[in-house]
Parts: sequence; C-alpha cells; structure tokens
Amino acid sequence: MSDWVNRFPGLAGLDEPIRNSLIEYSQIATLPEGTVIFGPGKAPESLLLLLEGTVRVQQVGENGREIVLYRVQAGESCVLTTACLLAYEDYSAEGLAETDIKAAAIPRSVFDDLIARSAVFRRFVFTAYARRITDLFEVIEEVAFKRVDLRLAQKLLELGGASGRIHLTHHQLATELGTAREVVSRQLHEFQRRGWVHGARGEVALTDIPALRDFAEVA
Amino acid sequence: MSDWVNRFPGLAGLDEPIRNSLIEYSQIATLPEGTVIFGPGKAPESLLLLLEGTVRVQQVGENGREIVLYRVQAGESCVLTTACLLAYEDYSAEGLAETDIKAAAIPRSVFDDLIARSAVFRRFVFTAYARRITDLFEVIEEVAFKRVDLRLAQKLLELGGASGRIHLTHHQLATELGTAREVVSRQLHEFQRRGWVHGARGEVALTDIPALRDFAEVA
DNA sequence: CGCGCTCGGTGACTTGGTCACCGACATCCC
DNA sequence: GGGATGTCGGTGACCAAGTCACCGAGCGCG
Repeated sequence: MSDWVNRFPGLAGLDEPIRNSLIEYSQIATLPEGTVIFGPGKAPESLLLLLEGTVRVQQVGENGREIVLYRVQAGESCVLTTACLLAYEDYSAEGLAETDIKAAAIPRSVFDDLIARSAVFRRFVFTAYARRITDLFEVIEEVAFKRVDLRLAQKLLELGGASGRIHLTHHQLATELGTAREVVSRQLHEFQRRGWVHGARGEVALTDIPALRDFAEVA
Repeated sequence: MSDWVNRFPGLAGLDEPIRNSLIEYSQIATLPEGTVIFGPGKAPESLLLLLEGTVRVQQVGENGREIVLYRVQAGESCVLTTACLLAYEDYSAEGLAETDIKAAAIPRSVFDDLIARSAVFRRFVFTAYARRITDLFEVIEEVAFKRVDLRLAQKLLELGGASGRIHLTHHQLATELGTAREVVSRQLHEFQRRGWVHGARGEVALTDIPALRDFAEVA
C-alpha cells in the first residue's frame, strides 16, 4: 500500500528520497460519500491527492443557487484549496466527496518541504494549478457568454457517457450549470419533444445522442 | 534602481543572497499603455512583478463579448500566467497594460530556483495565487447569481473613487461586467432618471453617491 | 392508510441579451 | 468650410433566461 505514488503520472520521475518522504509523512484517509471536505469556515489543512473517487467543488451564492466549478478525479490533486487557506479563507466554495473517497493527505509543512526539494514535485503542483485555473476560466466563459440550451446539451453528453443514462434530478442538473431548476425542466421538455432525451423521475436517458451532439456543437 | 524589491511587502523578509539573485537575474521592462502582455497564442515567458501601472486581465468570448477578470496593481505579481504557460497555453484570457507599465521580469528558470531556495518567496507566490483565485471565484459568483443593476452600481462606486467621475464608455463599462452595451445604457439611463448619475459622452459622473451606495448594498 | 417530502410541470411576469437601426458627435483630410 | 468615416449612445422589438407562486404525482415512513 506504499505504492500509491505511482497512480500520479506527474509524480513518476520523483527521486527515491523525495518519494519516501512523501509516503512516510502523508496519511491515507478514507471518507464516505457526501463528506464536506472543505467549505465556508472549514479550511483544509493539507493537500489532498485523490486515490479513489471524485470530489466536486462548487460555489454557493447567497440566494441559495449553486454552481459546480470543477471535479477532482482519482489521480489528481486538490491544489486550489491549499493556496486559499494560506491567505483568505473566507471564500464560499466547498468541496464534497461525490463518492466514497480514498486520498493521501500531505500536511502543509511537508508540502512546503517537498516544493523546496523537488523540481518534479514543483512541476506537478504548478501543472495542477494550471489545469484548475483554466477550468475556472472556462466556467466564466460559459456562464457569461453561452446559451443554456447548448450548455445543457453538452453537459448531458458529458454526463451520459456510453450508456446515455444520467441519474440526476433537474435540480442537480441546474447546479451543474449554475442556473435554475425551472430552466432545466423547460429545456429538457423541449429536448424530449424533439425526441433527443427521455425523462423519468430522477433520471434522464439520452435517446438520440448524434442529434444532441449536432445541436451542442453547431448551434 | 536595485531596490525595487522593497516595493513588494511579501518580499520583505527575503534573505540577502536570494534578494541578490532576484535583482541580478530579473530585467526591468517598461511598456506603453495598451500593450498586450499576453494573450491567445502569446504566452508569457516570465513572471512579472509590477512596479508601476496596472494590468487588466480579461476574457474574450467567441461571440466577441468580453469580461474583466481582475487587475494587477503596482506591488503585485501576474502569477496566474506563469502557471498557465506551464501546461495549457490555449486559454483565452489576455493581459493588457492599462497604463504605462514598469515591471521586473523573472525568467522561468530563475523563478523555479527561487521557489526552491526561499520559503519567503514561496509564500509570496502562493499568496498571490490565492488572491487571484478568490478574485475568480468572486467573478463567477457575480456573473452567475447577481443582478446587473446592483453590479453596475457597485462598479460605478468602485471606479468613481473620490471624484465620482468615470472616464469610460458604456461599452467599456459593459466589459467590466461581462454584459452588453445596451444593458449598461439602459441601466445608466434609469440611474440618471433617479438623479444618481449624470452621463456625458465617454464619461459618467456620480451625483448622489450615498443613494447609489444604498442601492448597491441593500437591494 | 395518511402524512410529509421531493420531484417535476406550468403560467405569469421581470430581467437580461440580441438585433437592427438612427442620430449626435469627433476626427481627419482634402 | 464640407464631406467621409468611425465611435458613441439611444431606442424599439423581440427572444432568452430567471423568478415567483402554485400544483399534482410519486415516494418513503410511521
């Protein structure tokens, strides 16, 4: 069980001593689905490297609406949170375990030490930053400039995978896009009228993926 | 002219050798207002520490609309760009010199070396990251959840300063908020009807700041 | 079974974004 | 001076999106 480091491609070239520090000073934790990993008034104290499961990071507005910012997958790290706890901890994003989770937790001090000692680790961290930040740029572009019907279609394709079945409520889909439940309901209704999807309680089935894809890309 | 390091509070505690490396290996550059510092297809090669002037970072959507993400002021650094050039350079944000600019440019390799050698420098960099990221979170919250009239009122107060005079066109104000010119025109018209502002070509004068502030905060 | 909850549907309305167009003004050049 | 051209702001009509209020269908639970 000391070989979890291999699951992170960015850490492949790590020197032996560094790798050993990492393994020695980090703790493997498991958390059940639904756990709030960090959130308003609950700053994380360590960098998380996700071994299994996914973490959803979302923003909650005062009016109660929510928007998903990005997801951290197995093999990735939760870097943004580390940065934030350094300076301002009063940001309103929260991290949720979307499934059961297994992760390696690296304490701040060890993190700092590794950054100092290893160029590979530095590259790993800054690359992770870059990915998250471009994710955020993308979210901004989407909410500021793009139409919801297109965004919904894209999201459905993204979530539907091979099976084309999505087990989410309209409310949850609305959170994915940062819009309101009614808007999603109406759009899905329209998609159904066109024969692209079929809805049931807490579920959406994609019935014409090519047409959806056409719509999402072209229009 | 080797004492520009003092202008950065976060670099105050820097050890002599580190400080000297920084001064020795960085270059002072001056750029005229309007220079595109980085942008799509134009990745920056060094970390910029702003000595004088301000840099505006904005996102450009395919449809031509724009939104201001944040500003880098004198005494701050342009860290996000460094991270991004590491991984994906195809993000659609661009950095513009909003005034004439003087900045110290730290090459990648020197940056990496300093990060390795100095805990103070590490803290400086990660703190700068944190600030930018919370800025982005704020932008997302605003554009996804808040009403434009409130956002416009806030922006006017922010830009108006003590004098209450703002030398921007309606189009530029729209870019500040990531909305359309017509929307700004209509809102300003309404504000004017209420006696809060007075408009002229390329200029807005705030005529009732307390009322504007009331509106921006309460409603 | 009845109770309370979540989920989704709907109509009416407000707000925001788009489109097309226009006149006022500024600049520049003959 | 008199165009030619471009920017700036105003406007009406329309469409897209968000809000509000309400409802009924399904579901789980005691």
